[in-house]
Amino acid sequence: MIAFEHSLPMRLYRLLDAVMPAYRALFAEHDLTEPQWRLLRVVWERERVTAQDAAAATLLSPQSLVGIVDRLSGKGLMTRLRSVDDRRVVYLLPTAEGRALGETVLPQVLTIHEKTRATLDGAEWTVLNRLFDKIEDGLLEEPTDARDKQSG
Amino acid sequence: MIAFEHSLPMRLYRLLDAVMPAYRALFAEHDLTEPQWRLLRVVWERERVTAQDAAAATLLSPQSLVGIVDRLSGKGLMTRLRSVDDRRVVYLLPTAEGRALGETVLPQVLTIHEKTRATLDGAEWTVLNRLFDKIEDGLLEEPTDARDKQSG
DNA sequence: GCGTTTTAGTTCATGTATGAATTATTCACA
DNA sequence: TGTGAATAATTCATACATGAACTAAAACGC
Repeated sequence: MIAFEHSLPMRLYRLLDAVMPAYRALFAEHDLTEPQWRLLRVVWERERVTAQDAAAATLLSPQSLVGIVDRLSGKGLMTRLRSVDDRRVVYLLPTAEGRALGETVLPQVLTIHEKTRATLDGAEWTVLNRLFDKIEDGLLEEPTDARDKQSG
Repeated sequence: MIAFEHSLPMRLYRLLDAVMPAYRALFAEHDLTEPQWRLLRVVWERERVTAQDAAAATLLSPQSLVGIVDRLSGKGLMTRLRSVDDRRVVYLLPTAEGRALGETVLPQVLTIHEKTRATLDGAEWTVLNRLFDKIEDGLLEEPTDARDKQSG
């Protein structure tokens, strides 16, 4: 039997607790939360994404995205633009201020990435990523109800 | 530069998104959330824990614990007991109903653990855990003052 | 002994997360 | 050519996460 503390979920949460505070402290300096940064980054880098694509890229649910977009646009960092081709679709666009903030924060984020990265060598990161992929693939393979995957 | 999607936080979130739904579906059948289960399990297995120890064991913050205990005790699954030795301390105790629920749910949780476990072999889990430890240790070594590289 | 500092738990304000339901479009096709 | 199914975004209700502040009790310093 797997001890509670050593189950994969608990291990992942513990690792997140070790990794995330550094990011959160940085974002707080810029009056951002971590999900807000994730969204701002995607919108800033891609210049023109639909809400749906942004949700997928950030791993944020569409419901969460609504509030996050509200707050970011409230701060003047991004705007919504309703598509004219398909009026169901909403595009998210960075403002000049949003772009400026992205440019300011990104280097600091990369610094934290680097510190994290330095905890393992390249081969170890490769192994880690491969194991992650393997777990994800393994879990996808057995949902009992037949779901056909779309090509991609 | 590390691509956004390949940063450690995003990889961890993606893995959690793959792993957790199975647990959440199970807990929902028993009218529990995942944090509620974490707490119930710890309280049930240890029989007599302080709120503080429970928070540490579940990785839940003390603030979150308050509400979770409120809701679990509202459902009759556990109770608070103020210590007489040290009246600051609160013990968390399972009710008979809480114990019964623990006994019901645990085997099903272990089934999900096993499915997850089956995605990697034993050696791979060992490697994974070692890499997790290494990242955590590496991050702990420099939190305060970057100038003093020798302490640790 | 008594003020100061710690400590355990809690409250507060704000911001997600999640599942279910809704709204407004667009699409599929009989 | 309508009409029901599908889709994109949103709303709603509830629960948790986080940082800051607060309360009560205990330990500490002198």
